[in-house]
Amino acid sequence: MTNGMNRRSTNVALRRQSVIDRAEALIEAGGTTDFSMEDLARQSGVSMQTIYNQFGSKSSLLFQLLNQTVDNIDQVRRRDPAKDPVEKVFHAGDDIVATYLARPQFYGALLRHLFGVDDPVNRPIFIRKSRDFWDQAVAGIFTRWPDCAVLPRELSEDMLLLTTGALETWIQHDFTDDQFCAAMRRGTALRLLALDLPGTRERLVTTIALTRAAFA
Amino acid sequence: MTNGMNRRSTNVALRRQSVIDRAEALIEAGGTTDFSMEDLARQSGVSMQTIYNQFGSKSSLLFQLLNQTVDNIDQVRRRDPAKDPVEKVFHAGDDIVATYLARPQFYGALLRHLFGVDDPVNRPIFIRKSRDFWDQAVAGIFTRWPDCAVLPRELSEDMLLLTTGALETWIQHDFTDDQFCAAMRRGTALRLLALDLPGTRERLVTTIALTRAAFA
DNA sequence: TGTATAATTGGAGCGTACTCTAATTTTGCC
DNA sequence: GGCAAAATTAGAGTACGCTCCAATTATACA
Repeated sequence: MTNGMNRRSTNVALRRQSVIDRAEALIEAGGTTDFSMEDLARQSGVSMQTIYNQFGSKSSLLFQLLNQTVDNIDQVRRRDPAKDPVEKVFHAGDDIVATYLARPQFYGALLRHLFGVDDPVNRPIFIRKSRDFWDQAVAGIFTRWPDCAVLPRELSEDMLLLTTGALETWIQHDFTDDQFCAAMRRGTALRLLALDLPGTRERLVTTIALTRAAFA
Repeated sequence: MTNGMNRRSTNVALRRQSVIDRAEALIEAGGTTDFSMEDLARQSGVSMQTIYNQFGSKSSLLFQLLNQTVDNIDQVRRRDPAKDPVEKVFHAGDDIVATYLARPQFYGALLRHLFGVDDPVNRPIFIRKSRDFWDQAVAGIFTRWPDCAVLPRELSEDMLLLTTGALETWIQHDFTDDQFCAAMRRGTALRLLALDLPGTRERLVTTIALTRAAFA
């Protein structure tokens, strides 16, 4: 019909969305991905086989959820009004943290799953998006200070490692929300300190000092 | 009897070790932790119940394997003859990487499993050991340069984040072995650069440059 | 040696993810 | 309307982690 979809594929899409919505609600409610597929099927109003026909596996279904929501961070990023490149890097990290902290139950459970699964199809998508995100976030630094001893890609890669480590630590409850945020800011400051950018040192040291409260 | 153990607890320990050894072999052989507990019991020559009596759960058993590893790295560390505190930090990272790369199938499978498990009992043990490891590894830096703008614990925590991120990236096959090693060295160099230690800058920049080959 | 206790055992059973198959319904098209 | 294809369904079945329980064995100690 409209949107190039006939009635059949429209119904398929409706059922699919119904499953996704219910799965999201179940994760949010339980703070875990340990819901049973039978429950999900019953609450979605479809049979279990339909879910498996559409998604292939529980793991794959959960990845769909993640991919559907991860793009939100990037959309927020594009609206960042900050002019200062150093500020931009901090904002990027803050945006990531804020996104996850807004729905800790949901993202915690999902990411705990993502980190534990060896998925050669879905995980690379997530990684590529994250890499692009940081490439863009640090680009301004090297426009302003082209003579850095460090390459853009090196800083970007290292920021990705920081994000991965902090996220993993947070979802495993080894960081409080505050510590998650502070660890990202401190890590960002440490990396920028390494670049020895003129006129930034004092400010970065202050930023690090400000993170100490979260770990007291 | 000897070692403060009577015959009963000696036999218990023997059975326990037998289970651990077989589990290790099963993971190494299959490159996954998806072995069945029934198989493990049969091959270990004990009943499934005995395994559960001793370890509580499959997840807990796997953590035992991992914690054994951290202790081993620590023992290697204590034999490090390096005098230079900067060198010591690099060595610490190298030791971690070398340990995991020596048995990629085994550690890959083990860590992939454990990064996805929410275990409030066993995981904190692993984290505490890792934290202690890095506390010790960076301590020399602050003995030599007491006036750092960064606290020992902050550097230590950030090194732990780097390790976690790089490890997670490696076990998900997003790093080759070389990239894993290079990412650790580069990350270490970046963090030490941030400290602005007298007489180290040029050497650290060189170290970073040397890691570029792995990402070419 | 006898007995209490600790450790182990086998077996039945639960809930789960996931698969297979055959029947049934829904839809597209003539 | 009628028919073929697509999608969905119910139901049985597999393998797994894990638990419970009663019976049995091994050990420590008197």
